[in-house]
Amino acid sequence: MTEQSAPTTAAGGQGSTARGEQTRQLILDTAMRLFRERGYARTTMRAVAQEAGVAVGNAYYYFGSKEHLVQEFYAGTQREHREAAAPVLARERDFGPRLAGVLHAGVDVLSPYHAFAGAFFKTAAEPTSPLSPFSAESSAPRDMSIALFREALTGSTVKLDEELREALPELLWLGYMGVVLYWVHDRSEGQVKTRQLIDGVVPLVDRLVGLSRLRVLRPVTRQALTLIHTLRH
Amino acid sequence: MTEQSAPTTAAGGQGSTARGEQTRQLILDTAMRLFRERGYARTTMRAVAQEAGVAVGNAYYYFGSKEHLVQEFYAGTQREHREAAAPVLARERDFGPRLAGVLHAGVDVLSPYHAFAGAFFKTAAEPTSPLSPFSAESSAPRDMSIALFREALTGSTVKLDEELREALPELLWLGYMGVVLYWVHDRSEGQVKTRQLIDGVVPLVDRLVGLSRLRVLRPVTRQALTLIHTLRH
DNA sequence: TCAGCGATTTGAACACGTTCAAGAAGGGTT
DNA sequence: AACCCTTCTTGAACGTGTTCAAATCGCTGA
Repeated sequence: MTEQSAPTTAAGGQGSTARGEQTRQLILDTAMRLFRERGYARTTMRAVAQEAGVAVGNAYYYFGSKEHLVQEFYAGTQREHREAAAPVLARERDFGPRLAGVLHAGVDVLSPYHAFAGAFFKTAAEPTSPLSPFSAESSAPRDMSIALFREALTGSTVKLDEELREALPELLWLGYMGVVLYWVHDRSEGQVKTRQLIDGVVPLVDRLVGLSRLRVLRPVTRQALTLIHTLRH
Repeated sequence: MTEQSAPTTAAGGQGSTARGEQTRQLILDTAMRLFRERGYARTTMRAVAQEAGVAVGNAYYYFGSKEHLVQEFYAGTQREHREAAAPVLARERDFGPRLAGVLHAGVDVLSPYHAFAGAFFKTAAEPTSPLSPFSAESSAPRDMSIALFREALTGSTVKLDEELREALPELLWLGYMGVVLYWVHDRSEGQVKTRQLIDGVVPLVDRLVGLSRLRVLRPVTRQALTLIHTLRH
């Protein structure tokens, strides 16, 4: 019994013991499979429980809500994204290809879930939800993702303003969120459009980053960086 | 809600007769009041019906779902936005102030609903939903909104490339969506941050639009416009 | 006046997410 | 073994959005 504490949010067991961990994985795998097969809305918690061979309440012992299952998915793709991007980051040295590689890797990883990704993004947009990629609770996976873009930048040969170098990773991540938003709405065959978006936008960004050191653009760059700094605090 | 939901019939009566129209308005007003007072999630359809003095099913006769009530709100703010922006557009001639005026007007109109705006944006992000601002069903209000930004541009004295002039309104609208997204997540007192964002970003945009005709930037501009054109079809 | 007919209204019923009090299972301590 | 305490599991019950067959309303033409 959880007579005390048990704050509304805190999902039950952390899964430290082997017993619990196993059940947790079973439920999660079942849910993911059903999400892929039937989509998010048509997958009921009762169905997940039944297919996993447990009681409904048991699913809620491990996952605070149906949406928490989605967050788990979010965290999972995070890891996969990192792995999928590794080869390109090891091979390429130019900023453009590195950035394109990371972006394409992100879409690659998400691909199998395009059908129900809408539900994913739905929770993502909710500001009060801890599942939002902007929320404090999501800072861990978000920081991991931002680190990926930082690596794409710092591992490259590109030259740029020190202050811009510092702010850029987060901006790139934000752009990535934009790409994902486009991808979610992308109805084209195999989401080719999103690929075109990436291939078209990367050279632009690359070019602009290079140009940012030009005398004409220097003030604009500074102004933008100041704004970002203002908004951050 | 994502994949299916079998729209059986579109939302019921169009409200052509006086009898129906009256009930429809009553339900809508009641819902809006409760949304403001209690927020979206805590406003049940039963409560709306009860406060309006009708049966639950009656509300569903006029509005296909709870979310359709939100769309009604969306359409309403559209009109208000237009009105709120009118004075500035009549007064100012410079592009910067005109754009700032439109953006501030948008936030002004939305202000009273900040508390439950999250729910609004939640449906907005759902790609399969007809309520999404990107969906075909929402094209009417979207086009109205884009027209507002077009007016901010064409009514100004700014000089720019013809092709850019054509594409810019939609881009500005997209930027406005970004501002709204920021606003939704804005936890600062009275959403001051959003105001700072607008006041900071407008001069930047203004500056960049002016710069876009420079020889160094011409190729970048062209490249960007080509990309947009590619993605549109 | 009144039968007919579409528009409107009703509220019980359904499906789903979620909660919770009651237990069962383990594992350690004596 | 007996006991206790934490972890885990159960399923009935609750509140909510939504549906639908039936009832009612209000007008039109005979």
